[in-house]
Amino acid sequence: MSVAEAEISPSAESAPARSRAETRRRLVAAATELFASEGLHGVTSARIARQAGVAAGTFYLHFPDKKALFREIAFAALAELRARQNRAAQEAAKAAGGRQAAKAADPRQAHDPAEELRARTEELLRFAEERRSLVRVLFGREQEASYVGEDVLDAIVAGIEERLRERAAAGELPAHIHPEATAQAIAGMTARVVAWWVEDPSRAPREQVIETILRMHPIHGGRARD
Amino acid sequence: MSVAEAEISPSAESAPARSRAETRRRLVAAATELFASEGLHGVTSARIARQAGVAAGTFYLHFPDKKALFREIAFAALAELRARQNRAAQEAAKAAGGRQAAKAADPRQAHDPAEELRARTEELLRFAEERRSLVRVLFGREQEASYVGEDVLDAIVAGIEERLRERAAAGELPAHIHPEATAQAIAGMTARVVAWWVEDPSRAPREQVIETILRMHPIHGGRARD
Amino acid sequence: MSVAEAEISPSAESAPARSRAETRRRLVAAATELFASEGLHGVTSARIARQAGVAAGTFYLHFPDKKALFREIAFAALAELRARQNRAAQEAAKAAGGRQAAKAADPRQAHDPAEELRARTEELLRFAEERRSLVRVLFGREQEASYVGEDVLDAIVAGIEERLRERAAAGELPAHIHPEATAQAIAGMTARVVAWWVEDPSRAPREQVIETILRMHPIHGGRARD
Amino acid sequence: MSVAEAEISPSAESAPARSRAETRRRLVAAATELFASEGLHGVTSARIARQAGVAAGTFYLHFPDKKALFREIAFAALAELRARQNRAAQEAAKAAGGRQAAKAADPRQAHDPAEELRARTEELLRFAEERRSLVRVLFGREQEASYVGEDVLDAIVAGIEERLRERAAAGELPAHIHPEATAQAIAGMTARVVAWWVEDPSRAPREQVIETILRMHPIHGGRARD
DNA sequence: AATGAATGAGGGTTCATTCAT
DNA sequence: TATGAATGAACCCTCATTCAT
Repeated sequence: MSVAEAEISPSAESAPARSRAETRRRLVAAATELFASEGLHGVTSARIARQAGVAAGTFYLHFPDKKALFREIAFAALAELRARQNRAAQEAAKAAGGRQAAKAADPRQAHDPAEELRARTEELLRFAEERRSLVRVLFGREQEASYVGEDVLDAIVAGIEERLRERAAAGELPAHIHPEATAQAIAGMTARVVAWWVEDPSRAPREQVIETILRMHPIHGGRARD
Repeated sequence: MSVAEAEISPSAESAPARSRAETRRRLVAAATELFASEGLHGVTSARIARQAGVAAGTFYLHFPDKKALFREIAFAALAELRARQNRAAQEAAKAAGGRQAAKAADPRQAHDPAEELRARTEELLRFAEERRSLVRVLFGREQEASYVGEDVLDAIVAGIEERLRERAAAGELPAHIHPEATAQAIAGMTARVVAWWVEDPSRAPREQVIETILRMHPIHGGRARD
Repeated sequence: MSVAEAEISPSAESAPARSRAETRRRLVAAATELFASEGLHGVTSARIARQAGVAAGTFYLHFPDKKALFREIAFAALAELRARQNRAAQEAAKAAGGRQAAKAADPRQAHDPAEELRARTEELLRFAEERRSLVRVLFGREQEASYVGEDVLDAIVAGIEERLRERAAAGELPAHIHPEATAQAIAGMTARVVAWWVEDPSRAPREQVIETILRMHPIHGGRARD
Repeated sequence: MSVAEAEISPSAESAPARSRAETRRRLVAAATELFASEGLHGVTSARIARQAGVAAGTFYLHFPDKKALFREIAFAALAELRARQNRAAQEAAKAAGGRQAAKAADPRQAHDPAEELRARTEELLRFAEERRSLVRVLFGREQEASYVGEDVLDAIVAGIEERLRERAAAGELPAHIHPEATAQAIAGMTARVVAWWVEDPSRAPREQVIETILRMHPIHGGRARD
């Protein structure tokens, strides 16, 4: 490595480590594309390796098997999505807080669930646009993550259910709602719509997709009609 | 087949024909159970044959391949479900018509979309209870029907979309609704909730599952809140 | 199958069964030759199949894996060897009994351990001559049966030990002998000599090999010198 | 290697050389343990390297391949065993010579084959106790040395045969003995008993193992009974 | 129409060995 | 000299599908 390069990236890993990380990245990238378009079963580890420009055996230097890579991609995607949604929700709260501050001093009121939900949903759609392949792996029709022991949607459901319970506890939802069933319903609805839209975003304007989701969502739908 | 054998069982439906239909039925039954519990990929054609009590080769006398059998089971299930839902909807309309008839003579008014939707949803849940394996094939997490070229959910979506458009044309829905996106959302929601519930019906009382679906559904949810 | 054929072999298996058995036999025969000359590790299941004139996958219709076939061959060989040795021992006893009968009426005396041992050893060498490949699998230098979970020699040792204990109980062996260690010694000695001789029987006349074994064997060696 | 580094450790044996020898030693030690417990085939070169605390590629800077290392370990063990046995034999001869000297002046008589054999066998068992792993590599059930082109036991046989011929020439053995076959028998017997005992030395007291070997051995057994 | 043995392409995975750093 | 990532041939095994009986 030249001095110039070293200066450019002073935090660079050692040369072999960089190479290893690079290979891993290539494998992940190749696998993401392939999984997105052909699903877990439609893809062989050898093909991922070839697509990544490495030998078949190299795959197994980086991942114990195909499922593990799938799982890794899916859960990394989920983590990224969540982080973005949380950030978006916080920013929405901040913005609303600013507005609210003018009307009322109570910071509790600053938190509007419907606003948060809208922010989250908008971020989801942005994520879907920017990371089409990732979203197809997450929500793809095959939803093959379930073959992988853990279902990505299960994780999503858990998050939704938690927020539902918070709202319910805050009295912001009809008491007779069944949180688990409702969380399943929301997850299924959202995944399907997003998967459908991502397949061809010209099918509907993004804003309409957002409205479709929000209208059916108990939190937003409920508030909107109140 | 020798004449002698044919003479032994001189039923109207000739013996071989009966036997053939019976073999087919056994294969379908065996495959339904296996697909429901282990999915398309988790089951081999040989295992289906063994479970059905026939030889491995016999499978291919009845179905071109494993996917074709899966498809057949899935779409037959869908057809049965639809027939039951349509019948339930008609009966609900008749019952309502009887009541209405006392108040108003206009038979058009007899048709209440929310009533129909409830009847359809109730029938779906009954079907799920009675035909667990079939429903798991239809809505199972793997949703492997998509491997099969046609997606069962796509067919469901089409049906939902059609009814949505009818409602929209009748002015019974907000004009700005996006029928296709909404149909996807409804299908995704319903499939996921039913799959979740069927996995273990003690997870929620049937009535609550129905309410969960109805509350989010644009037709019912809309009316209910009006 | 024609009537004529049926008459010729009335106990014949059904046609497919016969074919299956024949395939199995070919696989066993091919594997025996290959294992004998190249050992368990030196041979692949595909090569066995090719040598047997069948497709690679056919192997697995008949044996769960390569080791299982090896085990089967080894233990079948051992069973055959034992049967032959037992028969030889009985015949020797009968012959001796005839002679003894002239001298003494006591049939107990008819049993001479040294005679029996000689008969067994002679039969072992005959078996080795006739079934060279089998013996090389049994006693071959690789002695790979141990990879297979059970050691053929362990089984042999067990048999030897049992006979040693009988002799010891009958007071025909020095009391201070250690049956298990001695059985190991006998097995190791015999296996090695036979493996060596079978590799090239011109290395020593069969009679000398027998004498070598007998001379060292506690039963024969001991008695012979008394 | 820069001059600077060489200057840092200016020992007689240059630093890299010392390091190299040490690396080699570590590899040999790691391999001995692993081969002893899991056999040649049960161990990968990468695992040996890891166990030795070096990189996978380093293995091949020291040995052409895995078999070569196995061979080296086995034949080094054999050399050590032989040296110890020879020393033990000489010391036994000296001790006996001292006693004999009192009775007879003839130093030839000082050499008692049975005494020598006992001394050798005792030393073998001591070696087995002290160097269990080595002995398991030498005599282990798999006797994988044969995969390595040369059989360790063949080398042992050669030594035994040579001594047998000396005894035979000295008229100390029955003339009709077959030296090669007998050497094979002794080697097979000894290897098996020692391998069995070393696996779990509580199986028999060492003295009994020695007696088992000696009793069957033509030299000792023969003399003992004369 | 049914049988079931056979096929063989292909998948996942391992590992001895190489080689750029 | 040591490193360790990469290679790729080879292996074991599965299973959808065929076909002679």
